[in-house]
Amino acid sequence: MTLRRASARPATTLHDVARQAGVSAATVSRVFNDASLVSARTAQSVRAAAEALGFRLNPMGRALRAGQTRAVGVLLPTLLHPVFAHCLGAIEVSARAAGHSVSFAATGYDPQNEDQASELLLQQRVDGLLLTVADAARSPLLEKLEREGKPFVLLYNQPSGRGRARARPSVSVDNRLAARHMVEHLIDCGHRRIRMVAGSFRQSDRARLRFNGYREALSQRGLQALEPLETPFMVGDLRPLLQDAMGRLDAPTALFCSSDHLALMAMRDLRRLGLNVPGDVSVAGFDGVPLGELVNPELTTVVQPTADIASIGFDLLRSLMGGERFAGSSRLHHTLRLGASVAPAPSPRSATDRPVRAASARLVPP
Amino acid sequence: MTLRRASARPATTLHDVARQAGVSAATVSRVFNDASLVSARTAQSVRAAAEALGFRLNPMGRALRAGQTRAVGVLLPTLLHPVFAHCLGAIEVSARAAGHSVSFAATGYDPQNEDQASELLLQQRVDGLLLTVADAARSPLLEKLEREGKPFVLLYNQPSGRGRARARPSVSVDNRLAARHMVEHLIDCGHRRIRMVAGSFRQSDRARLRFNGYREALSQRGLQALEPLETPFMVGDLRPLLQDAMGRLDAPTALFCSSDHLALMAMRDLRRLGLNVPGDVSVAGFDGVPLGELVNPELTTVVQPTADIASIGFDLLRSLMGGERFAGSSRLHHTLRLGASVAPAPSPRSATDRPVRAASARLVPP
DNA sequence: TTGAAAGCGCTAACAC
DNA sequence: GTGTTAGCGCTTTCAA
Repeated sequence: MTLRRASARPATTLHDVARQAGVSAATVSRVFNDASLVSARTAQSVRAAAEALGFRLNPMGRALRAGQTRAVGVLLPTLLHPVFAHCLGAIEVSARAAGHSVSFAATGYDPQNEDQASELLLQQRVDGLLLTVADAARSPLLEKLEREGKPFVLLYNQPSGRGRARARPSVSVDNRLAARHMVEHLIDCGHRRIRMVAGSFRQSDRARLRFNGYREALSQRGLQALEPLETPFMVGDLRPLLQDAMGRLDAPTALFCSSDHLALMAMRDLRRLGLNVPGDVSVAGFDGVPLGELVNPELTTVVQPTADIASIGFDLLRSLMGGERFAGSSRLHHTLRLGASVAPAPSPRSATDRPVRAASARLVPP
Repeated sequence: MTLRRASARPATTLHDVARQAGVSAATVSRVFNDASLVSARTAQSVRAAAEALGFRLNPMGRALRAGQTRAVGVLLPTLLHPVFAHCLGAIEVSARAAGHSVSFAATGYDPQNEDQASELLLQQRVDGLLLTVADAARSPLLEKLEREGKPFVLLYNQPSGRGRARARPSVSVDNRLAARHMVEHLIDCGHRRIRMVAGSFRQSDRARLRFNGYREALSQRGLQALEPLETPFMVGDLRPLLQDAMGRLDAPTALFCSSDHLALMAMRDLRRLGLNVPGDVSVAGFDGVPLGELVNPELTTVVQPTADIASIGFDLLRSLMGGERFAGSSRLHHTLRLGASVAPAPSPRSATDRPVRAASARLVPP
C-alpha cells in the first residue's frame, strides 16, 4: 500500500493571488475584507486572479492574525432528540449567512461532561457559544466562561435564581408559564389526577421549571400535585416507571411529559403495556417537534419556536461578540398544539362512568 | 452601551508555558505532540506549568505550521431527518475520540447546493470529508474533491456505474438487496399491488437503487412493478400524492417508502385521508430510525446500522487521510424490523372483496 | 535531550 | 490607494 499522501498540492495563498494580479498581499486582503479600501479596477483584477487560481481565504491565517475565528461553538445535550438537531440545523443556517462557521459538541445530558465538551470548543477558539446546560443556576461551565470573558447565549435554559446569574443572556420560552397553560388545558378537559413525567431534574432545569408550572396550575384550581415521575434522559424504556404509576387504583388520567421525546416514549410504552392513549390515559408533551404530528394519536404539546430560538440566539451572540455589554434576553412565546393524544377525562362522579366517557369524547382537531 | 470587548485577556500561549517551565517553546511543543522526545522530568514540569496557566494548544497555529487541521468535514442532506442527525452525532463521537474536530454543512437535499456547502468545508481546510451526495455517479463535487486530492468517504451512497467512480470509498448497505428483501416480505404477506413512495430520484441515488430492488422482487415473483410515486424531499404534505394513488380501483395494498421519514409522513397523511394503516394499506420504510418504534402502528422497516456507518466511515477516512491509497468500501448488513404497519393483504380472490374491505374501514380519529 | 530560527497564511499599523 | 513590515501561535529542521 502506497503511503504517499494523495496528490496534496499546496493550496493557493493570498500571495499567489497578489503575484498573479500584480499587486501586494495587503491589497488582496483588503479586497476580501473591505473592498471599499481598494479601487474598483484593482478589486476587479484581484477577484479575477483569485477566481482563476481557485483561491480560498484561509481562516486559520486570518484568525491567528486578527485574533478572532469567526466561529461559534454550539453545545447541546444530544442530537438524538430532534428538538436539538433542528436547533443546530437552524443555527448553522444563521451562521453561514453571517459568514461564521459552527463547531458542535454534545454533552449527552451529563453535567459532568459539560466541562470536557466545552473545552473542545474553547480550544477551537470559538468567538462565542450557544449552549444548553443541565442547570444554568449552578453551572461551573458558565462561571468559567464568564471568568474567561467568553461571550455566550443560553438556549432553552431560562436563567432564574438571584443575582448575576439571572442576568445572563438567554433565549427561551417561559417554561413555567407554558407548562401551566398545558396543565390548565388538561384540567379544562376534565382531568383531575394529572401526573408529570419528567427528565431527571438534575439533568434539566427546564424540567424543574415545568414542574413548577404544573404545580401552580393544579394548586390554583384546588387540585393536588402528585410526585413527578423522574427518569434519566437517554433511557430507552419507560415501562417499569409507567407500570408502577398506572397500576394503582388512583392512577392518573393524564400524563404531562417534560419533553416530546418522553411523551412519545410514554405513548409507546403505555401501548406496550396494553393501555390506550387517550382512551385509558391522555398524554401531553413539550417541545413541539414536527414528529409529534406524525404519531398516532397526534401529540398534544407545547410548541417552542425552535427556529426562532436558534436565529435570535445567534443574533444575540453576534452582538455580544461585537462588544455589546449585555444584549438582553428573549422570552419567546409558546403555543399549544392540540392533538388527539389528549381526550376529555372520564367523569369523576363514579367509577362506573368509565365506559360512558368514550361516547362523550370531544374530538380535538389535529 | 459600552463597546469594549468583554475582558478578553489574551490566551496563554506555548511561549508562556515555556517561560513558566523554564524551557524553550520547542520543548513544550514536543511534550504535546510526542512526549517521548522529551525527558520524563521535563515533560512533567511542562505539564504542570500548562495546567497552572490553563493552557490550550491553539489548533490554528498548529494547523498553519503543520499543514493539516485535524478536522473532518461532514456534508449531509439535512438534520431534519433523524437518520442524518444520528449519523452526525455518531461521527462526532468517533472524531472526538481521535482528537479530531468536525465541521458540518447541510445541502438541504439540493444538488445545486452541494458545491456551495462543500466550499465552506474546504475553506476550513478540513483534512477529509464524510458525505452523502444526491447522486454519486454524476457528482461534480466528488470530481472536484478528486481533482484536489482531498480524501473523502461516501456515507449511504453506494457507488455504482462503471470505472473510477465505482471504486470510491464508501460505507452503506446494499440498497438494492435490502429493498428487495423488504418487498419480498410484503409479497410473502400476500400483497400483490405494491407501490413505491420515493424521494425524488434526482435528489437521491439511494431511492433509485431501492426502486431497482423493488422491481427485482416483483418481477422475480411474476408481479407487475408500478410507477413509483416520486416526491421531493422536504415537502410537508403527501396527501395530494396519496389521494390520487389510493383513490383508484386498483389502489395498492402496500406502500414501500424509500425512507422512514417518508413512511411516517405517509402514515400520517393516509390517516388524515381517513385510511387505516395497516387495515386499508400496509406501509414499510427504510432507515430504521428509533422513531419508527415510537409511532403507532410501529413501523416495519429496513434497518441501516447508522452508528456503524458513521464509525467505520470515520475510520476509513482516517486511513485515507493517513495516506493510504484506497482504503476500500464497506457494504454493511441491513436487517428487517417488523412492526404492525404491515399486515397480511386482503384475500386477492375476487375483486368484489374490495368494497367490503372499504366498508369495514375503521375511521381513525383525527 | 534541548534550543534557535524560520515560516505556515494572513491582517493591521504605518508609510508613501 | 497601495506597499512594506511585523507578527499572530505553532512545528520543524538543524545544530548543539
